[in-house]
Amino acid sequence: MAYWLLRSEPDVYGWDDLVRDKGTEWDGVRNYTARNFIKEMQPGDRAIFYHSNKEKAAVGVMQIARAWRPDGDDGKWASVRVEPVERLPTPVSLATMKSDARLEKLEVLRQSRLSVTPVRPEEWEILMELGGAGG
DNA sequence: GCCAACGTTGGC
DNA sequence: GCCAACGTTGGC
Repeated sequence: MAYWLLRSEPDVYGWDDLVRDKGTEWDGVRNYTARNFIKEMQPGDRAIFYHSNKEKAAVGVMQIARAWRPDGDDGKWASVRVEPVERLPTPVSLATMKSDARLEKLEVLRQSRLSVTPVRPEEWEILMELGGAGG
């Protein structure tokens, strides 16, 4: 199983929206690097939901519910379905991530503009620990 | 409000 | 194919 981090502006689509909808199609990604990660996702993979802008914190855990499918008419883009698993009891702020030496190599910190980034298993464990999540 | 990062575009 | 200019995005 692989781990990911997906970023969204909470004003546009946030964790509460995802819970209300019981899942959503994560579409509209128009960056090739991010697209390539989406195509690697498999059902059962886990992903952190990260709120950008004002909040700047990881707020929940999702699962990938279905492998990618084409997004748009030109065949260039891809989307996956994601579903909520659990809200993080303690949101993990960007500042917390940056200040934790164990997360030094976390991809979203290195490539801050990428909206879809992979998370290493050991980094996932740390993020779950910081967030007070069950697993 | 500004700046850094970086992807895209267009002229050559 | 190169690269400068420009636009977008997110964080500070």
